[in-house]
Amino acid sequence: MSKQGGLPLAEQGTSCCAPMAREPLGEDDAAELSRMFKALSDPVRLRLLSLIASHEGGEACVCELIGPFDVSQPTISHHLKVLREAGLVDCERRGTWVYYWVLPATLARLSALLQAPATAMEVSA
Amino acid sequence: MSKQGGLPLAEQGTSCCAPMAREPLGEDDAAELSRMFKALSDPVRLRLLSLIASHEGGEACVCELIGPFDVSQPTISHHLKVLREAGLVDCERRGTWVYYWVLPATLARLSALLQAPATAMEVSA
DNA sequence: AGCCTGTATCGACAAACATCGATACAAGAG
DNA sequence: CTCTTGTATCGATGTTTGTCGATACAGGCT
Repeated sequence: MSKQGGLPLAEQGTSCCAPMAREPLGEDDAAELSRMFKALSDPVRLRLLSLIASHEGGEACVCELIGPFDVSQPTISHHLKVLREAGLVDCERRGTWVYYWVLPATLARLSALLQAPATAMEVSA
Repeated sequence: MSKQGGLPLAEQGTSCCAPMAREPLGEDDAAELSRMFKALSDPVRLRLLSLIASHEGGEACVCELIGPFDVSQPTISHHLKVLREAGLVDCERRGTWVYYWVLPATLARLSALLQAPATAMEVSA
């Protein structure tokens, strides 16, 4: 688990939380952010993330995350690892089971970045 | 250009604009959204998008989008096509030049999806 | 200790992707 | 019409990615 070392990418998040319509992304920020979006670029991972995020208690056991999919258990495990290394989720072992939860700060950062430039639909004022 | 047919993916956007923490994504929504995030999963495309979004007038000529990168012109053209097919930008030819602009509705949809479940940092009330 | 169940890692393989140079297409200039 | 410049498409190539079965690791039982 990420407890014992190998700080995930997002934890070091330095700058860039403003909408990207404000100013162009630097190369470094773009590289880091693209790794997070890459983690979201697979339908299985997107569903995994939403399953975890919407699960009661804010966390889900891996054993509950395998049934909904048509892919093998190692594949689910791989996808969870990708999400974890992108800083989107974290996990902890409790006895026999491993629980995953969403890291809201990372989601919030990406969400803020995509804030669209104001158009007729947001600011209907 | 996307004017004359082949409706881009995002244009058909049916549902899913609520934060994914609310309820799990369906398979179809996940597939469609993952294609949009895939378009954001490359550092060059992310920088292209931010260059376009932050450009004065809200649009940028392709000729202004090549200089900032170390990759070839065909590669930039390819990335712009990916962004366009994901419904993130659209373009139009005006005389010799082609101009690209961001489609804010698509960005807004992704941004809303990533709205993090409320934590201490957003709702500090 | 030995077993059983839940989860992660490994190694392999096919499909998808980023990139390039060459080339085609579009449109204004001479 | 021909030349030149801006942009897109094509075909090839090396790399990355998603998936699997086999296997290793972790921890609770008996």
